Order: sequence, then C-alpha cells, then structure tokens
Amino acid sequence: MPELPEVETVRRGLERLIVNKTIKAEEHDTQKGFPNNPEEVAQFLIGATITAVRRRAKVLLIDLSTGYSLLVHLKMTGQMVYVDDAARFGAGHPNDSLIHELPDRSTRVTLTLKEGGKLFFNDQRKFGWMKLLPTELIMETPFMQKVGPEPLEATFTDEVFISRVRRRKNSPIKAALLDQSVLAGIGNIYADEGLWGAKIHPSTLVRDVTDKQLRELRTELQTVLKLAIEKGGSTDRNYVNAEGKKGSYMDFARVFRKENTPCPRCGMTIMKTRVAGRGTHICLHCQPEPQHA
DNA sequence: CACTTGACCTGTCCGC
DNA sequence: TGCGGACAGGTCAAGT
Repeated sequence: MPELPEVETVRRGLERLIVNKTIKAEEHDTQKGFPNNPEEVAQFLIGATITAVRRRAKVLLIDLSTGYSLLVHLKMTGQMVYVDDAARFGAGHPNDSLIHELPDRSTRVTLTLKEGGKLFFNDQRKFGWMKLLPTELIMETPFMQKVGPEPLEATFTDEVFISRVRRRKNSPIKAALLDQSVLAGIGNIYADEGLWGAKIHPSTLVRDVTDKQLRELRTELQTVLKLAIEKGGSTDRNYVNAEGKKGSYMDFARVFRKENTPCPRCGMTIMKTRVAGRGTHICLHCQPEPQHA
C-alpha cells in the first residue's frame, strides 16, 4: 500500500519532526535484516544527528551526520511513526488515528531521540526492512541501479515514459506500470486510478496501447499522484503518516476499492477482476476490454 | 532477455 | 463458534 504518495507523505512528516535531532538509543526485535551489522549501529547510528530525510521511489533515506543513512522500505504494512513524550494517540482526533499505543506488537525497531520523543518502525507483515548503509553507497545498491525515473520530476517527459514503457511491449500495461524499473513509485492503487483516468483497460498489451493513450496516461498518473500527496496518501488498512494519522485519498478514489459502485464518469458499475496477479478495478464502459488479451 | 509465478508474512473475512 | 482457505500487494528469486 505505501506507494509514492504515502512514502512522500511520511518523508515530509519526518522532515518536520526529526531533522536535527540526535539518536540516543536503538531497540529492535529479532526480525531479520536489522541491524544489518550491530557494530555499525553502535558506531554510526547511536549518537548520530539526522541531517535530512529523502525519498527515492518507495524508499525512505534518512541521512545521518556520520556519513551513513538509514534506508527504510515500508513494503505493504510498514509504518514510520514519531511520538513525542507526551503524545496520546487518538486524543482529540479519534478518527484520524489507527494507533493507540506504541510500541505495539507490530513494532520492529524503536529509536529514542536525545531531544525527547521516539521513532517507531512498525510492520505487521514483516516484509518491510530497515538498513544502515554508507550514504555514498546508496546509489550502488541493486535496487537503486535499476529503478526508473521519478514520475513527478520535470525530466519525466512523454518521451521518457513512452520509451521506458515500450520495453515491456508484451506485458499488460498494468504490469508495466507496476515494474519499478519502468518508472518509480506506482503500486496497485495508483495504477488502477491512472488507467481509469486514461481510459485504458489494464490488460491491454503495451504493444496495443497507442502513443496518444500513453501521453494521456502519463498526465493522469502525475495528476493522481499529486492529488494523493495533497490528501496525505491512501489509507486502505494499515497506512499512517509520521504522526500516526490516516490519509484521505480513498475518499477521492474513482475505482480503487469501488467495486459495485457507479463509475463517476459514466455511471456503469465498477468491476473487480485480476490482472498481473493483482486485484484490479475497472469500468468496462470507460475501459473496454482489449480484443486479444 | 522478456515475462510470469511463487515466496515472503500476518491478520481479516467468508463460507461451511 | 471454529476452521480452512482466499486474499491483501511490494519486491525478488526462480521458473518458462
């Protein structure tokens, strides 16, 4: 669920809440993957000041004064939540919050800050990970080597999008959008939303999608990603921002999780099906089924 | 090389 | 009520 808008929302929250603060202590459970090297944690994490919080694709990059960075991937159910020492979840905004008390049983890593407050990495399904890495080596990791362009940067032009998507000519267009080496940050929610916006059936093979449709799709993806960031992301089940609060994009979603409701464009009932191994939401009137797929 | 499928996990929901 | 199975969906390894 955390896709580009959710990770970007967390990034913005963390930037506001933890930059210039110093990590005093670290605790973790026995989850594989962290700490990757306890000696590095002692030397380069404990006592480090957080200098910046960046994002590339769906990965958070928390830069430290020691020349190391903490990389975090939330995968499906990961959360990065900052709590100050006086926080009481749900107080005043009971509908905003999914979290009542931290740590809870999904907490994997807890960072205590010298200035007060704690940062929790929670992950119910344990697919997510946290890694400590020298900052200068981030871009040499296999994922960073292969990941595609950021869809909201000015360099992400129609030409760039079309040429990269065309590498997957025999794939359904939805599979191509989910491929992080084609472009960064799209997941199941925004793939469905963008394809509905561009009126393309998700099963259509890339070779059967016209350049004109791909130009519309690029525009739709950018529009929906920007709107989702503005709404603080989508909370389907687990996602919360850096303050433990839900995002509201699901209130604006046109097809995702809207099966059996009317299409906001034509009124036909939205269907749920399966494409590229994923639950997929479509309006068959707006997104006619391709002939050969 | 292009493409698809299964594995990794846990919690929830649905049918019997 | 209990229980098995499907499902949720990001990424990588292994398979065709």
